[in-house]
Amino acid sequence: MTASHPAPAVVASDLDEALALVRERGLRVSSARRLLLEALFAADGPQTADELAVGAGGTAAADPASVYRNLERLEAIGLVRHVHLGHGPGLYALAGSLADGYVVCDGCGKRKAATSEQLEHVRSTVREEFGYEAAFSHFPIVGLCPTCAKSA
Amino acid sequence: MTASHPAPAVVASDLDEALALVRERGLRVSSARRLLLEALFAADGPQTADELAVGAGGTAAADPASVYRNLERLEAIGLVRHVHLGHGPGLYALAGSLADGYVVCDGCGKRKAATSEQLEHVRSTVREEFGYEAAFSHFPIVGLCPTCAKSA
DNA sequence: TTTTTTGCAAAACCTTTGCAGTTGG
DNA sequence: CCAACTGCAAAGGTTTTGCAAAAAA
Repeated sequence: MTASHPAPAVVASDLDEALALVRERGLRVSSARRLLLEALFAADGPQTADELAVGAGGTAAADPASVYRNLERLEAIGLVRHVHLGHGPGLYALAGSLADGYVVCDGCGKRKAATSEQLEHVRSTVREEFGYEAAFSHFPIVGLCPTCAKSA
Repeated sequence: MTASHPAPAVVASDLDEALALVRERGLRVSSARRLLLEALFAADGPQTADELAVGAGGTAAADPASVYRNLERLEAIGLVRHVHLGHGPGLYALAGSLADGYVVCDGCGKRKAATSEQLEHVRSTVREEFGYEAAFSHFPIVGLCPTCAKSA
């Protein structure tokens, strides 16, 4: 899994829309899948597979294996994306709710979602310097926040 | 291990200098440590712990546990750094030999070391937009290379 | 001798895979 | 009914930890 850029993002504004999309792509609406999507809609920010397995209510919603398989399938149809904001497990979210990019402080761990406008400037600089179309949605911009930069 | 920005980089231009530094910091020069440093000096680009455990010659140089412990200690004194250039194991290198940053194509996986001058511009844009002192030495800049961008 | 470091073994952690049974359409 | 999907169990790959033996200073 060295290189696999994401499927085009698909935005579903509510559960029903998401389920319709699932069906439209030939996938079935199983209870595990529905619970996973509910957890994703309920989530505030990207979650680990483990957190999503527990679900919105406190009780285990599905087996981890199914959660991973479903996240993979939903990611393949563009409904879900995952990010790596540091060491530790990947974080999953609905593609439509995921920020365009993240900035993480290497000192205190604080993370912030970036706006598209902010990223636009960075992307354009990267384009000039490297000719690459940069995306900070999968790996964040890592650096020191103003506070931590002062201490260093 | 959510946030731990690297120790100030220390540059050792050869093995003896590195060993002197190890002693200076109160660490001992054990055979496992020496072999690890030899492997690091012999390496062309960042290596996995596994590759370093095998060492420059083909025969196992040290136990994986010792390799990880030593990488951690050498990283703590600034001699070694590690990067994550995608999914998969971390990659380790002498701090002095590690590029200031990397650019990785999300389409074809191609990776390139960036020059400090190139990064300077990106960093400065990040500074303006976010106030952060960005470092692309731990996580790369991910994007699509010109070729892959055309296909997309 | 004293403290660090090692190798081995075991476990932790995140994720994937195989399989037989269940379920959605 | 049939393909898709599930849970369980087991394994995979990377990294960490405990501990008694070995080695550096």
